[in-house]
Amino acid sequence: MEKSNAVKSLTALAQESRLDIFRLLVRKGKTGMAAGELSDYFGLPKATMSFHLKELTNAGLITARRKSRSIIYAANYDNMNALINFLVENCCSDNGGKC
Amino acid sequence: MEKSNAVKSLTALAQESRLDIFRLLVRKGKTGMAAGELSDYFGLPKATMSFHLKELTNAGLITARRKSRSIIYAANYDNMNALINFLVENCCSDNGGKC
DNA sequence: TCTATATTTCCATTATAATCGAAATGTTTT
DNA sequence: AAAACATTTCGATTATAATGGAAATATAGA
Repeated sequence: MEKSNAVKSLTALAQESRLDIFRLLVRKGKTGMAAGELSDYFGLPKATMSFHLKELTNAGLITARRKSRSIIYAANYDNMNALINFLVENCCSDNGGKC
Repeated sequence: MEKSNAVKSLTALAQESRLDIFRLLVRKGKTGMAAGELSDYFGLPKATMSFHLKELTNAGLITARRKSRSIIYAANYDNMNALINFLVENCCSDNGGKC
């Protein structure tokens, strides 16, 4: 993962509502949830939810797919893992690998 | 890890200089690096570096210890791992554990 | 095609964060 | 106790992000 992408992802997660949304989608698996469902679930206005979903999508942390009238959002596990690997990369390598 | 702590940690990491600093300290292991060394290494003014180190410290991502005249900063691996676990907690549990 | 439904964009308002020179604080050495 | 060194705090400036109602866009079903 590139650094600019990592900063974008971390910025997306560094906000209480978006962290809640992401963690719920992480639990939900590939089934995901519709934008309106998420809006109802968290009691957030649709415009606010849409803004947050866009931030998470632009960061690559979640994906969007249309299903009939709804748009279903789901966690992007590959990018989530890439972000985590970026954070711990070369852990303690300058200390002889001893952590 | 509590959610408010997670948001604080992610906010701390969601900034290019601080992400660089943290990742360097992750590589350095418990030996760590002095504030002034970090300031020289990244070419940042001492006041700016101090501000960023405080943010990372308040978030619990790094620790500070005095060694003679210098203050040595080092990654807090326990809290780093706690943050990662918080992000992936109950992954896919609402989808029968299938990711 | 017309209506209902789902989501997004627009935009104005409000709130929060980053930057860094200069001054202040704390520590060691002579 | 004074000088030298290391880091932090102060404070003014500049930049970026969150919020949500109303209007716009897009799809589905009668």
